Amino acid sequence: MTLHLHDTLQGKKIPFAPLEPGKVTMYLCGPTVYNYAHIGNARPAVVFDLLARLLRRSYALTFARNITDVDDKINAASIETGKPINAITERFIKAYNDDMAALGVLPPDIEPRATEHIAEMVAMIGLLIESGNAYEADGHVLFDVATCMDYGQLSKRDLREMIAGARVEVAPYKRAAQDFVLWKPSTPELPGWESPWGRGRPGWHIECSAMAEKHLGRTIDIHGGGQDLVFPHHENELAQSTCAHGGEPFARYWLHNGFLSIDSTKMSKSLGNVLLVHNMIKSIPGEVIRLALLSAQYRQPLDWSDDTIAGAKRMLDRFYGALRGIDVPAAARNSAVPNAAVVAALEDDLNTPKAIAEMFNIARQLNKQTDATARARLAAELYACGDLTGLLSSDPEAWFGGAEAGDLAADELSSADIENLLQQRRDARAGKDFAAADAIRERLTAAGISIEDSADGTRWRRNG
RNA sequence: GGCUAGGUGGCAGAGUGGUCAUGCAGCGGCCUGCAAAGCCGCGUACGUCGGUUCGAUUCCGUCCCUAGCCUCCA
Repeated sequence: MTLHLHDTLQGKKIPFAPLEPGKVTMYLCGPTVYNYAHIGNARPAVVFDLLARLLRRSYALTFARNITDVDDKINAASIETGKPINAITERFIKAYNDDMAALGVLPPDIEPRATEHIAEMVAMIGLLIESGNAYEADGHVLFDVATCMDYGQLSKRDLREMIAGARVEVAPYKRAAQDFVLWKPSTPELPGWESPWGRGRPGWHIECSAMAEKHLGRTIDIHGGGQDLVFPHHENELAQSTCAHGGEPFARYWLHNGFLSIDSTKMSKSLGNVLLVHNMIKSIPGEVIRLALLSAQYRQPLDWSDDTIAGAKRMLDRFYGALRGIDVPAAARNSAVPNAAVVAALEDDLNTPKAIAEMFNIARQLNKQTDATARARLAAELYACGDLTGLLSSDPEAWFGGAEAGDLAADELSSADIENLLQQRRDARAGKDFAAADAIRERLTAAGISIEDSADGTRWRRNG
């Protein structure tokens, strides 16, 4: 099975082959840094991190994920809070990277910032004016959509219908309603850069086009983002880059992840249901969030609820339960390769539910297997699948041990307390005093500790 | 209204023209002092109405419903 990906432009799943053999370039639209990332922002980060991990198995990947650090939302946040713009952007860039790291997202190869690519944007805008695809008007530079014959191809939109259906008041300097801004003037208090069209700042779409070209070349292999970016952001990027490059293809595969809803409703500030990763990771293990995000195929809509989190937690309990108590030699772990069925599932347009199901098949074999060597081999294989998917990076004992001394709540038992009680229970059982043994177990249960007796002794886990 | 995705068992969620998804929950059994964990087994699931077919949840069409986009948005 070779890698197949669903391309938004063609509207179907197609075999993947890079432009240059052995090398892949991928660009993902990253965050606009004016606030903490919410769970919906995390989905593309996790999905494309998974794709990056998969691609690196077979290719030399160059993965760029940009940071939009010049934007009117950032300007608004600066005015609202009275803090300088770079204080806001620096703070949320760090928060974004910390939050994504907690979800097992590896850093991209390149993390270009818009403010460091103004010259490239100005140059590209200049080319578009020269080629007749853009015009200057009233301090603005606008992309002339009518000059782009294929406009609408990505979002499957008919230009005539867009014109007819224009619902927004058209700015007077625009030739046509659908024309979009490449450059706009800045008042003295707003961030701005000198340009042939006066002091101003770039439009959102041109940022990605310029950064993608600078770091990945005129034609990139994979361009990703959330489904809502298809129009207008990616449609506009496609138009700009293609026109600026004399018709050379911009992105060879367009990938878009589906939307995430919260309790079946759209996440929005007005509803007060925006879940920030920054807050979630205080009480939910990052792996749980990551697995929950991967529990549906990336193009499908995903409804997020407490059940989603609880379900992912139970799944990880099962994996770690199977791996618990198995000594996997470092050499075996390092040389293990992921299960072929898991890889095949991921290569089928990142079919993560199927891949996870295959990992459960390994876990079941592991639970059934009694031979220590075979168990170590299966465990190593499962860990390798975890490395590929960005899961199972914890030590199983630590996973079930949960919070330790430092962050124990007042009513929680420490590991030493638990071991002490278990020793008492062991003595009671040895003396056939099952009433006393059960009383200890009930006490532990009340404290959120469940215990498992086995031939090798008693192990315990923290619930919830 | 237009465009694009979907509608699968109690829940989540893959997949397929005619034997199995998987996980959680449930039921029965094994194991256990009893549990837990684990293992084995069980549930006539594929929105509607038609069509193609020996046979459709899977292909085609109708209709109904849902979501996203069409305006900042992952």
